[in-house]
Amino acid sequence: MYVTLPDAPAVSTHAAPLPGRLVQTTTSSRRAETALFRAGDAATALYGIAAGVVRLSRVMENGRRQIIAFGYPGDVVGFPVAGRHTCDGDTLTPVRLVAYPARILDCPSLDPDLHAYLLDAALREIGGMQDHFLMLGRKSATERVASFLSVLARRAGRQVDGRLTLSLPMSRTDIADFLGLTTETVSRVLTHLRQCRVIGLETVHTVTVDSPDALDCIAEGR
Amino acid sequence: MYVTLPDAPAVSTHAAPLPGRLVQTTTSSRRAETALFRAGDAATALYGIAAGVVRLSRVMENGRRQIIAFGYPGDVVGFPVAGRHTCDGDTLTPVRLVAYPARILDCPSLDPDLHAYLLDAALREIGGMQDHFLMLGRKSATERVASFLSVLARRAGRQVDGRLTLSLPMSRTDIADFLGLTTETVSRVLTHLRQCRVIGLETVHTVTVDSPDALDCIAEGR
DNA sequence: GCGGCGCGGTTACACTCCGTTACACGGGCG
DNA sequence: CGCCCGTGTAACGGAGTGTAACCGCGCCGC
Repeated sequence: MYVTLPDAPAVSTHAAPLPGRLVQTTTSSRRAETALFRAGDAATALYGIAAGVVRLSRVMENGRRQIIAFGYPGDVVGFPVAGRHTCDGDTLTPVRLVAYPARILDCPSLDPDLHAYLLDAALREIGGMQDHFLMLGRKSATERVASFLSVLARRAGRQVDGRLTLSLPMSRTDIADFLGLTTETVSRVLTHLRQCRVIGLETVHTVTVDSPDALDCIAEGR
Repeated sequence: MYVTLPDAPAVSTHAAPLPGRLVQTTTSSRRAETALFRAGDAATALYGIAAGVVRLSRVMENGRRQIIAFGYPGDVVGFPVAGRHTCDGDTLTPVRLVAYPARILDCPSLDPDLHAYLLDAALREIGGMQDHFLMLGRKSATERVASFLSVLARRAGRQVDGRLTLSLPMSRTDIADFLGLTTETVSRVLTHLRQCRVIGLETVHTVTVDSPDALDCIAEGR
């Protein structure tokens, strides 16, 4: 079985969209990965992310894996279909989550505002997935990596020493499985972007975006 | 501008999930394609499909196109984000639609049951898109075409003369843009599947599934 | 504290699958 | 009747993969 969140109550179960209660999934820096739910599980709750990063993924019988999305603060993850989770959810960093009981989905009268909030979150999820479709279906390896970095920069970029800096809590394998590539290709493209002075690789998990405009151009295939 | 549905009132605007009012988009057999909405449009309504097939697609600035989904009866299409459509919607066949005013999304109190129904439809959409992700990211050309036919067979297959028969209202280009392939590859794979006696090609737009089990095996990469 | 080990990441190279290009065919509409 | 669009077939080339070797870093045991 997978680890439940320690320090009960693990997750705040509350109606207000945000904020929730602090949940420290793992204090150790290494392997902060913790399972939130598995595909096929009966869904008891869905989770608003207040802090941290969550990975949503699916695996085929033959082991091939596709990462559906990386959940960042403001996202809601764990939407069930017919009461069951359709993908795996794992934390990549320590997180703060707000758990919404799944039954709210069926009973809007319990909390109409929350219901509308969740619907809105679902619609935003659908919109984001559509971009991901274009990426997987119609973009080259370089364009995919550039798109990934560009979106992440907008979403979670920070100015450090006057440079747009990006933390990549996920492994190269995670990135590859998100983009429909292999780790080797991800590596190659990253080094290529570095050689072109578009990005800088501070550490394995830290990237600086030195030329955001160029990155966007590459991402859009221009 | 794109064609609005003829024979006003074009679409039934009603609360009840289904059924709606008959809408004949085009009577001529050729080019039954009619635009429902375009990406970026302010969303006035979303549409439940009672009959017919709707194509949802997005195009990049450089012209590359990705088909997000084919909407079949029971689906709801046109979910907006921030009040705007995020993809193009076109009918591929004459359709019967139920139009739900977009403002219902923001005001659950107007019709709580409908609100819950739309949320549920959105969740099913998310679930379906996840399968599509696996297809685009992690399946070979053959597996993609097989998956496509397998899903369609389950969804819209009919028994004709004791054979599982499938109508393909979309063009080869549409299929290619849905699967992230080219028309040539789609053609190649279809003829290959025919040579393997897995499917039969009655007409260009009619396929028989002669060996459903084999099709599923190919689709799952086994 | 130090050295060995193992894992994740990077690099190099040959191959393969699929996109590109080109052409042939057929049916519908003008 | 001829044009044109959609489709099918074939040959070729290239982007990305698979395989394998190498590297660097953190962890563990000694």
